[in-house]
Amino acid sequence: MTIQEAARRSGLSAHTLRYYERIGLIHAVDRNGRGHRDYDERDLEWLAFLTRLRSTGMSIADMCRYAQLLRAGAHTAEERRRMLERHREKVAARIAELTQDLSALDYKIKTYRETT
Amino acid sequence: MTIQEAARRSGLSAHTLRYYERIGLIHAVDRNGRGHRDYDERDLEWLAFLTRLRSTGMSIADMCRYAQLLRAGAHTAEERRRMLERHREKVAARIAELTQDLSALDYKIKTYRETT
DNA sequence: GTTTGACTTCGAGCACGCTCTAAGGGCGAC
DNA sequence: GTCGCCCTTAGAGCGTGCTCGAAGTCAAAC
Repeated sequence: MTIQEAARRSGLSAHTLRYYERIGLIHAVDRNGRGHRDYDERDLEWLAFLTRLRSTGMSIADMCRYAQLLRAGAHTAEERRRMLERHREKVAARIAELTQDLSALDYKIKTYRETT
Repeated sequence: MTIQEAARRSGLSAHTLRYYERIGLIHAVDRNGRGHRDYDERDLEWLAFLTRLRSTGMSIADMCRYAQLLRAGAHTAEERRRMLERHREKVAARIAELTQDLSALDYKIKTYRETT
């Protein structure tokens, strides 16, 4: 599929897709006869995974590291798993922090409701 | 108290405290005889509140807007409350999103555990 | 055959939120 | 008095993650 189609389906812009490829976050996507990028379903799955890592706050640098390990082969599976586990803990901690902040916010809003 | 002490107690750097003052996020802090900033407890409370807004992802621009409203007086209380309520919804949505991402991550980690 | 439009690469530019530097002032310790 | 240190202001610089622009290619539409 074309870069526009991949952009539409991944929710990323075509600019961003090219950028991700440039920095090695996605492998060199197949090119068709014209030299245009030709994405397939597996590319989209990988993009969806990346998007989830991004949305949970993983840095581009760490995602690149993960992508490198993946390309390096099966012997890096354990290190990848450890990366994900460490990241998982960060996400859990972030949720806990936000949950605390949310109740502080609720408290503050309540005082506004009472005084106005 | 000195800027260093305020930095230590707020968890922000002295650079950041000056920056916040410059952009109007905190009012012009009192100066002592030497022209040095002299923070008081209310300044610290305000910084703690700002820090909480920041940590929940409110932009500096929105925090400035809130600070402006606060300085404008009691008649802006309702608008401030509405700002906080809108922000509250964003935070709640973010927690929901992260919670979903967390289980996706857990699922991925589980597949790693099973295949290695 | 030329216009349109989507694609290519590569590098510059931008928004955000700091973070640091330069240049200078003032005070205490020696 | 001079060294050291912390403060001041104003403005430049930086890291991150895009986002955009320039210059050029190619194929289909008219």
